[in-house]
Amino acid sequence: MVTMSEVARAAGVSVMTVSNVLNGRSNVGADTRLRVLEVVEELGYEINLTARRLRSGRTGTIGLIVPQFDLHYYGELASRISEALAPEGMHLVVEQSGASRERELSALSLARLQQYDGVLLSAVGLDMADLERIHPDVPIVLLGEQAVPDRYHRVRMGNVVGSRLATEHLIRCGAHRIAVLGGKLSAPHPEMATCRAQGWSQALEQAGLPHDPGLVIPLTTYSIAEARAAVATAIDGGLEVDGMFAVTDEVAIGALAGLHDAGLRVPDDVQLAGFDNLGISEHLVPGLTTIDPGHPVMVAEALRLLRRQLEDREAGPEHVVGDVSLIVRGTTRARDTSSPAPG
Amino acid sequence: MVTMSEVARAAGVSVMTVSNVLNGRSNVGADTRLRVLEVVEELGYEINLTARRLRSGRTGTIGLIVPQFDLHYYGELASRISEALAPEGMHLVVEQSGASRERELSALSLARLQQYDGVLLSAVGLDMADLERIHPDVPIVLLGEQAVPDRYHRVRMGNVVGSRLATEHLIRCGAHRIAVLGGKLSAPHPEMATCRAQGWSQALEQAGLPHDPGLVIPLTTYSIAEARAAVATAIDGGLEVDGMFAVTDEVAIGALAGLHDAGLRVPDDVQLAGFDNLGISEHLVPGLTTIDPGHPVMVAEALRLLRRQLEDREAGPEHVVGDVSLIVRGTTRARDTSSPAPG
DNA sequence: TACGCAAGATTTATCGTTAAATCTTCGGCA
DNA sequence: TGCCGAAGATTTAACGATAAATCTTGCGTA
Repeated sequence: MVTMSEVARAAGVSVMTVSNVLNGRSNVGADTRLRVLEVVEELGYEINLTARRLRSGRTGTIGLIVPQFDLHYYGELASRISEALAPEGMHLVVEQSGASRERELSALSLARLQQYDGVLLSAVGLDMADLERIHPDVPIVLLGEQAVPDRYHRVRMGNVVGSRLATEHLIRCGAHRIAVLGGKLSAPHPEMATCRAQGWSQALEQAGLPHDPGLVIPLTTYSIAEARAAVATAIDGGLEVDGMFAVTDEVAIGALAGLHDAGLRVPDDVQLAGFDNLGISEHLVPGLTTIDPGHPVMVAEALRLLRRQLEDREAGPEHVVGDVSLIVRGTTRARDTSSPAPG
Repeated sequence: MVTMSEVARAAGVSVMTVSNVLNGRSNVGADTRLRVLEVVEELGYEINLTARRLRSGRTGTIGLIVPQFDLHYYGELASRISEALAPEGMHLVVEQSGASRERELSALSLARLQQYDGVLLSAVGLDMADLERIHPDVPIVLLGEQAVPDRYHRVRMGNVVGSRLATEHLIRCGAHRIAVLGGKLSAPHPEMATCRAQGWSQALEQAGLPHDPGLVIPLTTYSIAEARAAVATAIDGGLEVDGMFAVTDEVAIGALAGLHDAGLRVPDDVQLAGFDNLGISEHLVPGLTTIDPGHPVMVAEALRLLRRQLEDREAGPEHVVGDVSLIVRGTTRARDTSSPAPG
């Protein structure tokens, strides 16, 4: 492997001059710079990022830690972030934590964090106490809904508002008994499932509709397969609904299949709404009515918070909540085109 | 940040002894080992992976480079590989190349490759000449279908066989005019789209059915949205078919939507088969008939090839082709339950 | 003439770890 | 008694880069 000192020797200059050239520093003469660049080209030299990092601390790499690569939401998130970083010359590497507390902790170990200039963490397994204990010396931005200590920078969606919007829409479209798929009524700390169930229950309450625990279909992995089975089981078990709010689009896809399994038609027998507005949701048959969480804005905000910390390690923590909007498609009946949509 | 020498000082031993303890080397006394571990715990010391890598060359990290995080195939691939590596104590980081030649080249730069002990590359933008030019000093396994120089280790699917299986099944189920969505009849070098179109045309030819260029619906990004639009446009333009082989499940999802847009029912008017057996394919309505490429085996093989290179840098290149199998679901008519399926 | 200063280049000292060689002990055995 | 070898620990010298300080010129100006 070619090193900087070999380049230096071949160009007849010092190692430091090569370093100066490659880092675009101004204290090099034009002819020297040219000669160094020629030699670099000729020998096929490339910088050793490991050595640079050890000495300078900078890596040009941002880490993104997600629970599962194969949940579509995270794939889309990773893709968006990667594209947003590319023009800045930084690049993104993504790790999967498997949604387990141990592996999230391991991903957050100093050893692993050191590898990055900054980290975006989409945590689901860690609790408040874990996060309280950790004092990373790398800029971190948390993405997601779980409760976190104040000192963390954080971006999250308007979960309660969005869920209420979705549920209100189901109600306006004529649904009276609306289940929440993947909802959770209580938990030690707020998380995605509780926030979204909260919006659901607010909407029902306001409309004077029932929101009894029997309407909550709990999930644990939020996979399509789990959601499908849970819906089919619930219907088989006698659950009667004419509307369903799925806490994510991923589980809404499972719900579509599960309702079909149970012989129910969407939207004729049961209307359905999701949350996340995945890329695929538009292309389901029928198209999925859902909540758009404003992905581009959330990504931009997350990166802004990260950059702010990179520039100023003492930057005070910010807490950003994204704007949500309702996207109406075929899984709900177009009953209320006359009345203006709120939000 | 706590360093090894601080631990050493606090424990009253040399830095090397701390290193020996942490790396489980046997030349440390039991009591010394215990004392060092206590101090490590007490100070919250964690190893600096950057320094270790610089000195020893080992990182414990495998890199996976994929074109797009948000194509479901790659999300599933990344997830499987990550899970397969976890028990070995290695971990996976994933990078997105954006399917562009430049960014694939940049991801393959020495500088970036050095960061990993080994790399799995799912390349689509690079051509034979690019790969010929590159001489990485890190073990690499190529995943995918493009032509590659012999010296690379490589795992790919049984594209031609699988596509023929899928098309034959469409024929057995009564389809006579079968389009190939995302197919490509010729290209400078073999790639996914040409291999899969080849299986399609073989099946048609053998059955004495037409496989004229008019039945080829080309795609460039292989996204759901592109596929949907292409199908709708083709049908609007007068294409009449009773069967469609989509080169990936992802584009099959788009086809389902596009056919629906055009007022055609699946499988009643047009039967549809895909390729990849994505997790979601089973849960579409109707379920997608597709080719299963044996993901677990492919992942295991890819990692075996990587390990082989890690253990022996001179290991001769291997070229593994996965076994495929037909998965019959609702997008094809169950016409031929009597006749045994081949393969 | 002499001084100061900027530009261009080099020297020195690390960053935190590990490979390899070296140094102590001390028990066993001739 | 004296020598050998194993076990346990230390010393030395890097890995490849960069920050900071230092060293040359050469030119403008007093």
